[in-house]
Amino acid sequence: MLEGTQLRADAQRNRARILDAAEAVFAEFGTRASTEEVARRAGVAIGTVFRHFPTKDDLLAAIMKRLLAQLVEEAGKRDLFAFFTHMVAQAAAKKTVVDLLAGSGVDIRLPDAVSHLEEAVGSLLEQAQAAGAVADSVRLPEVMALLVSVCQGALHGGWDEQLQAHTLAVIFAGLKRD
Amino acid sequence: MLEGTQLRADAQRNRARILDAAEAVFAEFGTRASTEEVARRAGVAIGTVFRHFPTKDDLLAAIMKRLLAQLVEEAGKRDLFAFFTHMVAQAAAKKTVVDLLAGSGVDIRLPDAVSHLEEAVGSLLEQAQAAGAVADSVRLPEVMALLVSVCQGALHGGWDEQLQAHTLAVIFAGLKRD
Amino acid sequence: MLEGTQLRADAQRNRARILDAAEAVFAEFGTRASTEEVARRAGVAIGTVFRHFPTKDDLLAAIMKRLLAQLVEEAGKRDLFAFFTHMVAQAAAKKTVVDLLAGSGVDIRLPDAVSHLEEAVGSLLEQAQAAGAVADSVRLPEVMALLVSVCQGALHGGWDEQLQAHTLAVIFAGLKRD
Amino acid sequence: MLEGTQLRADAQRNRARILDAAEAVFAEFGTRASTEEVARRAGVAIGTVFRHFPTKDDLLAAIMKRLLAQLVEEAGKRDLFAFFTHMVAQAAAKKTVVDLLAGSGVDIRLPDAVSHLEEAVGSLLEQAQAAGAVADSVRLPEVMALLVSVCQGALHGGWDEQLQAHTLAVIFAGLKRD
DNA sequence: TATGAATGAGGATTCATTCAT
DNA sequence: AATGAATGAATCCTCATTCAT
Repeated sequence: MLEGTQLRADAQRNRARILDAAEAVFAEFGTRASTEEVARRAGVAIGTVFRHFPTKDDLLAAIMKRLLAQLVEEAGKRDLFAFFTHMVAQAAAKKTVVDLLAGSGVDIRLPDAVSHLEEAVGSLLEQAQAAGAVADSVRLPEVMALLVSVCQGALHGGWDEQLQAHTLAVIFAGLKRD
Repeated sequence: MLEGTQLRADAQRNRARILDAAEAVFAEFGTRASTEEVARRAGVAIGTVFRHFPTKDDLLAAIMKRLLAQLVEEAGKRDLFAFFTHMVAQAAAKKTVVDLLAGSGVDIRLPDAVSHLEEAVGSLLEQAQAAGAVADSVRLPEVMALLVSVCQGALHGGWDEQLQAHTLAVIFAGLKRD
Repeated sequence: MLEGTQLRADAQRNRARILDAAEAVFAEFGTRASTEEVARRAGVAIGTVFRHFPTKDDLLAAIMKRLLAQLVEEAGKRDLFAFFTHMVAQAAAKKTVVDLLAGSGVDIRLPDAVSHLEEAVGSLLEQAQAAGAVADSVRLPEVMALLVSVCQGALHGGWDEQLQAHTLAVIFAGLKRD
Repeated sequence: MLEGTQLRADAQRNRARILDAAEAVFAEFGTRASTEEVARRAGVAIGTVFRHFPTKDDLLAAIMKRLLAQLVEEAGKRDLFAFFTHMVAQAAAKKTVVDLLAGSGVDIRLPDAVSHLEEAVGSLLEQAQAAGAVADSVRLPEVMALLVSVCQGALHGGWDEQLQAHTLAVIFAGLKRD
């Protein structure tokens, strides 16, 4: 039993290292980066990666899930505008989520994790509307759409701080009254 | 000379068929789709694709250039808001441009074609501001950023007509006064 | 008839241009250079090259034949030692012959042209032996073998003038008495 | 650790089989032979060849290095004349080295391995000169040049034993006094 | 469970050769 | 006879995935 527990702990540690490595590698090189590169960065053998994540898509889904959970957590600490700003600022660091949220290429479905994020953003939206900071006519779907859009834009466009501020200013103004 | 023209016409037709096929294939499967698939769809042998476009990137650049030219032309027929709406509506059809405009993955530089589009959008912005339809504080860079962002969002998010309308409504409101 | 003659003259001119181009191209890039490159250098279309020389090997054989004929002619103007020196000095310029004489890669048989060269060298050998400049025990096959060997060496080794002189000095000494 | 060694042993065996196959294939068909053919002959999948030798040039370089090492070893067991004779006799078997030593086509640099061979031949030359078997005026560069030349000649010319003997006789005579 | 070697399908690209004009 | 576009087999190389150890 001790040995089993030991192994399980090792396995858990490996799983985490692989996820960390994958997040870094895919953020740096995109999802086209090879699984070997992830293994290399994680310091494990390629077989270990595939033991934990039977396919590359499984690995991507796992990253996605973890990142979404982080986002949900971060959403809890901010108001809608701050969360928007935060996500855009983090876009590059979270490249993989943004890409996958956006649906590009790989076919990954994480309805639960995504709906958690939607719920979190939904709460922020309600709060903002209750406070009169966002027009009542604004609905969650378009907020999500704007969030994802602007993250993608920021991510791929390589915006500087000023451009980011000006772009968000337009969106924020639009949210306040439309 | 007639004969020469004839031959050239055949080649032109093939070039166009390849571009059409590539546009469709890359729109459907992303830029990772194989050149073989493009050849298959165009009904030509793989060598023919490479005769016209020596590398896959050349093919992508050619699609891009053609689509950008179309966009510039279409920009000439609309006001800023209509052009925004039009681009978003066309996003899926123009997937490849949007992706490449966004800079994802492949390394393609078309400064001229892109700056033509920027100029066209710049004109629309000036007109809109002259007409008082857009706040004077809004500058071209953020308009481009919003345009690309929202196209990407629409493209990858698979928005329906309503979502598209609502999302644009927020942006348009933001452009009017911020 | 005039027209036929005209055409034939054109064709002859093209044939010569192709041979010249091929000689230059293959000398510069080796026999792996593409037939298109030859056509380009000759200023004709690829089809014209294949009309004159149905396969690439035919083209190589033709070059070979022409170069061998030149060598035979040059042999007539020199004694054995001078011819040796001349061939070695020309090795780079005649890369293709040397390569093909040596049999590398492509499968080309030109028994006639080669035997003409052998005959010419045979004459030089006889003269040299008659003059007492070469030992009587030396036979033609080894002279040819040495000639080809040393040309290949010079060609691929990129010998400078000094190395060339020293290397030939050893061979010449060996020919004088063995 | 035992298990690790075992696996490594398997890989080593495959590496050796690939090198053997490559040596045979390139000797038979020249360096233009395909990597697939090497894989076939080695009885491994193509990916295995590329896992061991990331590019075809790496494979050629590896063969080269191994053959040069063998030659250096063999040089240690003979005098200059015997080594010359041995190399020429082995030329066909060592086709690839000879070709690559000669610099034909592929761009491979093995300065170390080549200079080891030069050193070995240099030693043989010194011994031969000390014993009065070779004229003092002869220097290493021309000996190397002659060696490579005559190997190429033998290799590509398909010399029989007699021709080989006669040709070497001329060179040996030239080395003795010039 | 971890390792990492092996697999082999797939992808970009080249080039000798054919053929419609 | 010349043109040059089209063909498609062949080549090098990559990478997700499997499996023996």
